[in-house]
Amino acid sequence: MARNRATLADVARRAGLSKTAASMVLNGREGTRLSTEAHQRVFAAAEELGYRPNVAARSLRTRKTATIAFVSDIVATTRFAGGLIRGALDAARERDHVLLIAETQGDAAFEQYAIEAMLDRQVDGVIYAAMATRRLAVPPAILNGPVVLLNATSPENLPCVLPDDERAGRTVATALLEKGHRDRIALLGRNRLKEREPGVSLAAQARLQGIRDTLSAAGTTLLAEAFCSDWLPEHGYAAMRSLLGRSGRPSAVICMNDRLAFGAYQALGEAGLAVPTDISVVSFDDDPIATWLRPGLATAALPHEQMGRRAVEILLDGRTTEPTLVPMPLRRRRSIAAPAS
Amino acid sequence: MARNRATLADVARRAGLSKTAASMVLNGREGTRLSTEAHQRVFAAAEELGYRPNVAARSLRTRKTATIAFVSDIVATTRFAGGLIRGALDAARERDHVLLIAETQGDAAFEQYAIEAMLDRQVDGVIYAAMATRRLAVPPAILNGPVVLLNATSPENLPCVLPDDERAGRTVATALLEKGHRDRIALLGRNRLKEREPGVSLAAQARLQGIRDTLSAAGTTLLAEAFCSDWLPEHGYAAMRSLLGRSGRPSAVICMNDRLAFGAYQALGEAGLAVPTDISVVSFDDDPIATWLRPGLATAALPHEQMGRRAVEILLDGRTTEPTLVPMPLRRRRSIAAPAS
DNA sequence: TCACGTTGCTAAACTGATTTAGCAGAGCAT
DNA sequence: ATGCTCTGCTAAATCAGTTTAGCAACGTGA
Repeated sequence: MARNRATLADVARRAGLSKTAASMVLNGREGTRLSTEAHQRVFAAAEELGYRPNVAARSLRTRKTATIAFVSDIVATTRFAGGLIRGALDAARERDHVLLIAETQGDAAFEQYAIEAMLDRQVDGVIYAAMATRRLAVPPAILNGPVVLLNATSPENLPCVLPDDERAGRTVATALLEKGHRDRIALLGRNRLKEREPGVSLAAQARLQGIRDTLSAAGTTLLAEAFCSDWLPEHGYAAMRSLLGRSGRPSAVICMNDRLAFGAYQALGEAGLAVPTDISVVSFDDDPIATWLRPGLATAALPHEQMGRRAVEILLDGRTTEPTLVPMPLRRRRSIAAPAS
Repeated sequence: MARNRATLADVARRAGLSKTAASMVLNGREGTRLSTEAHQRVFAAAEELGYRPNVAARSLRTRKTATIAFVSDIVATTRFAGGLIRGALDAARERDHVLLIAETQGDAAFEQYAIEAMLDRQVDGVIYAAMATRRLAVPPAILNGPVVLLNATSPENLPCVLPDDERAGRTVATALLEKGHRDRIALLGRNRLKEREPGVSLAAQARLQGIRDTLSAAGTTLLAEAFCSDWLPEHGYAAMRSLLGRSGRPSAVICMNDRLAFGAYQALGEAGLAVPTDISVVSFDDDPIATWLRPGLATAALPHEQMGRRAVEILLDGRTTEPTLVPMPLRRRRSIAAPAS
């Protein structure tokens, strides 16, 4: 790969100047007293030779590689991850950086290996990302340099980027209140483990909090709360069936994520109930299926691209110790309407 | 990042030997006549200092970085992409390599930039991936070194890795024939553009071919073929409705991908038809929704991880010019059954 | 006229590894 | 004693850049 590349020495020779001069000109150094003519000759030579600096050689001296490590637990390969990487990639490109990616697969040995592999390559910083928003333990090896946690927090109080789940809870509840729902709002997807263990999830607790605060500020409470052992469609399906089995059918259901909502749609369809005329549904995440469902599912979007972008910005531009909360905008789709009765 | 790292010189000093000796021992060079004792001293020193070689320095000399560029059009951020990256990452790790990733976003300027950024970092090879299986033009800059196309072919006959869509077509059709379907099999998702333009898709043509060959070998043909302007759920929904509107309802439908199948499920649900008792459905891709649908959707899986893995293997281990076709295994789920009548 | 500052540039050191060429000493045969 | 090979090791070059230190020529004021 990359044979026959012109070197700085080639450029200097062609320009009839020293390597020093060529280096300074090409790096746009201020305060060198090189003549305008020297500048022109160097630029011309570089152009003619198609000169591109060798990053390895440069970084050997400068200890900067313009490379960021993006290490994730298993985020890199899930449907939710795309946006994180895309946002990070975009922001990195704007700053002339590239991304080295690695996955730990939740395995300590892999993690150790991955991090060493990145550090060996002299990355300028590390973005440590989690698939589920949660609290985690950061491997000590990366604490020597700049780190930003993405979709995670840690006991060390490192700079981190998180979705604003609590506000999303408020947004979602408010959307229902605005349509006239009040005392017949049910919640689907309570889960003790996710709510109590920050190491498992931070979203569950925050979303619940936001929802409850908003309803209680409006002088009401949840009509019913269905528990789910996980947040997959099958659990949403079962939970929705159980909600429908109780007396007092809700006018609206808040699902803790879109996959649950998908399951809920299935149960509603089987029960012959129409969304949103019989029952409104609103949710969190903005998974691609949210647009595929009929009617489209209103949902508070996880701002993955924004988050990935912010992580790079914080890493390269500015240190912030307070957590950065990225808003989760509500995607208004046809699944919410005024209650029937 | 990576301050205070011990260098080879530190190791050599501590072992009381020269850098040359230390380098040779640590690289396990054969034929050096260094004593067993020298070996032990070097290993001990390296261990004690936590020595890790500086890849930039090494690659400056050896022109190998143990780094692979993974450049995609927009594959890195889609739901389908995860597996490609995961497989590549896995295979790379097994060979002590890491992945630099970049996205061209289908933009020639971005592509140029991304490729130069990778080449500047002296990558050992490039994997050039496409989101949709298709034929594409490879940017000349990467032709100087090893390249493998992933999910794509090119006029230059470069080594490439593709899913075996034609065989998948046969697999899918055979699955229906085996259940007893024969003269009432419909196809949903014909699309002239995808079938005719290799630059748009290679899958459509290949899948169609496999299906037709199999049915014709069984002495039958497709009962009906519904065209779709794209392969999204809404198109599947509309196409399924139009199929049901015709006289002679099919006993089974083959959908060109899972998103179409999802739309088809929606239309069937609305029409009060049950899968698979009234109508069997089978499809391609094995998108996550295939498991979420009720009943689960039988589908020929795009072997993303395998493909990513193979791409790295071919890049690093062996040159093959013939396209590598990776089988698409049928995920048997409850959406296919014997026809009702 | 000469010290001094400015201008325009360069030689050489340096980064951390690999690799080539070769040296010193021991053992052995002649 | 001399020449030879073998053993065990090292000095120095090299990769492609950046950076430090400083040189030569020229103008200027005293």
